Amino acid sequence: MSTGSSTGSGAGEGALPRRATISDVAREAGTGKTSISRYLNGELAALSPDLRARIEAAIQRLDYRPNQMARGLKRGRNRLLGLLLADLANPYSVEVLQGVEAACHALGYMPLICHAANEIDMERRYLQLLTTYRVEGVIVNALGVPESMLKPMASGGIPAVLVDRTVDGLDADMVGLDNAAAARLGVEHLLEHGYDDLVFVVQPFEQVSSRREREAAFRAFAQGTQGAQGVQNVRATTHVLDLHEDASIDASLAALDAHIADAARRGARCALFAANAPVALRLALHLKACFGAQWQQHAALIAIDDPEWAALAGITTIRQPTREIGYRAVEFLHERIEGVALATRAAAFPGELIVRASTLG
Amino acid sequence: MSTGSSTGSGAGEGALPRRATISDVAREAGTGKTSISRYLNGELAALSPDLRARIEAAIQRLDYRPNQMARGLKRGRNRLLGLLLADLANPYSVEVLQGVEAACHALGYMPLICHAANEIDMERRYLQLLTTYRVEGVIVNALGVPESMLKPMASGGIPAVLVDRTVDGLDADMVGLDNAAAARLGVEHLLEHGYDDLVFVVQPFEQVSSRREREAAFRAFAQGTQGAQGVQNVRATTHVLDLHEDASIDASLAALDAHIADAARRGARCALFAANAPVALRLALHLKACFGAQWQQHAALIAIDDPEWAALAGITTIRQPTREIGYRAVEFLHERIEGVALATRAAAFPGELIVRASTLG
DNA sequence: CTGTTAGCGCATTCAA
DNA sequence: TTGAATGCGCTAACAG
Repeated sequence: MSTGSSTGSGAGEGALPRRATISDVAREAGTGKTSISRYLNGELAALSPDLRARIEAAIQRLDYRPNQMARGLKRGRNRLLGLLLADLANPYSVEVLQGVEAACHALGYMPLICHAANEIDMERRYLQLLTTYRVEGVIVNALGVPESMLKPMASGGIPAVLVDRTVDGLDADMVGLDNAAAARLGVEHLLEHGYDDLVFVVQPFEQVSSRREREAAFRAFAQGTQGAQGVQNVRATTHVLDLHEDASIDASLAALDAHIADAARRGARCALFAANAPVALRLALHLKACFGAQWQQHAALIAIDDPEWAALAGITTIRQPTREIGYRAVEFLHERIEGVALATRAAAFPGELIVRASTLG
Repeated sequence: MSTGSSTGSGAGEGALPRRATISDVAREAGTGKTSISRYLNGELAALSPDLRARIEAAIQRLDYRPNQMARGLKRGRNRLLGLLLADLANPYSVEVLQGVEAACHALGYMPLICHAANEIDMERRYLQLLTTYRVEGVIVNALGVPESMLKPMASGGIPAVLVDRTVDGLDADMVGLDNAAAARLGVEHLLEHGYDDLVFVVQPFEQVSSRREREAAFRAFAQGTQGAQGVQNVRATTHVLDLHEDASIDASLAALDAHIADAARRGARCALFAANAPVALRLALHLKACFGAQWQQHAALIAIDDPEWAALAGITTIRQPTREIGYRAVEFLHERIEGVALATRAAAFPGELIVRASTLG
């Protein structure tokens, strides 16, 4: 809009494109760099009131900001934490991120957020980059193979904590959902409501520990409860849906349709159990395409994760305490950075069942 | 799970917690630091094949990674770009972020992502922090007042580009949606489909340029089209909904309900026009609470932004080319960093109308 | 082609 | 209480 000229407020020096350094401040205050440094680091006890005032004034006048890079270089710690996220489009990641930010905030770290966008190359590249920026620790929600992270991090002595999923060869601190309990929560809810044909829908899960655990727990509980709950002959099957593979996705959905149709024919009550939000969304979209706006009447749906739109679509979910997960991850990391060398720990948070219309058919 | 001991692969030195430096590499390769530096910076022409090989070997052996901090300190540029996002829970932000990442990737920058989480203090703090880390430029999707950013950035000579919203006193490059055209697209669609009572629902918009522009355009087009399109007597009103103010939100929604009820009584066809996705979600949730699953039959809804769940809920939207917006922002910034000192520019991208059930009632 | 020298901005000995 | 000197890891003049 405006193309006018406007220069800063306060002490306008024009716009010299060079920030003041500690030396500038020292000169301006008529003292040595050491005192400035002391002031910056809060060693106020060792400064005469007069000098201190002069320093404050000088800093103000020059709008001085200490260079974190130089600082980090000298002290060997730069207060940077790497946060590697597999997929920011997944609300889960964003929520974990919020917890991480809160904790970083409280503990004096700056999170360096890296988004792998489901690309394994990205993941590897970012891990290298983080090494290069000498982050003091990394929080990893990985997609990839072990070697991709073992090498750069462990070999550099950079502590890591895993979120939601473990990495094969590596034993590091780990924090996430109590998958077994969550799966059980879902299964029990479905059984209580009379569903007897349960289909667990999950992305390819061999590589991702949380998916593996959820699937295993789903099967264990669905089959182990045979005859209990007053429900006889419960069917429990697992369906793989690869969201990033356009080729296979249609076939997989078609198979699912067949399953649903068959259940209807048999008079069975079929319920879909989505392993996470992205799967749930894909399923809901598909069901809507098949059955129209009233799809809820044709197939029940429950999901782990509780994205905002779940309430709108009326989908029963198992919510994860995502903020806490992120927060705890930073706490773990912080302890390791501070040198506490305990055995590797794991924190598994419980999920919370939120009942909505999609399982009350 | 496992608490076993596992040490790295390759050349296992145990786990000395100190990374190799350029000096280490020089010693290992039996040469001076300069040659290493040259190798790192791709000045391969100035290295004998022999030396070059020795360097490569040494780097390999030590698993050496140049320290970006030290590098940046020396050269005065660290390849860091600040990205300040008002709200990552808004899918818009995530999508812009993806564009930013892609561009950073291509241009050799590392984005330093900061999330203000709708808190104005956060915004200010992060802006200071970015200054402190000496980022070479910032991309800002701001919520705050002008002074909060004018001071740290402009005074530090750090170029900035604004996304989606301008900042009052500041004239910087700017990229976002063509708000006027987008609003027009929506209004025309509604009029074509016979809606004659249009309500624009928007968060408090005095402070945010994009909201202001959308609202203004909405009014201009809705009223300017009087009598055209075969529609007579179109009503166009604006409704403010403060999503972050629990106190006022209920009252605002109640007023909206009254408006809708009144329209029904008059036999008018009422349509809600949400200024962005968060507003749309809130509206949809409310309508669902009021009218049940069949809310679509009671009130039409259209929104700017096209989040994933819009398809599921069947909501007509105007999609922004978010990736492009993010990408272009980085390009603008890059040019400024490279010293091109043109007049400030603005890029306004067109939106795309996506018709769904919510406006076909 | 290669190595030596001198800082980048800062924190930290060590003296004064 | 204060300041001068040293070096973090790296790049950029300069010489050889």
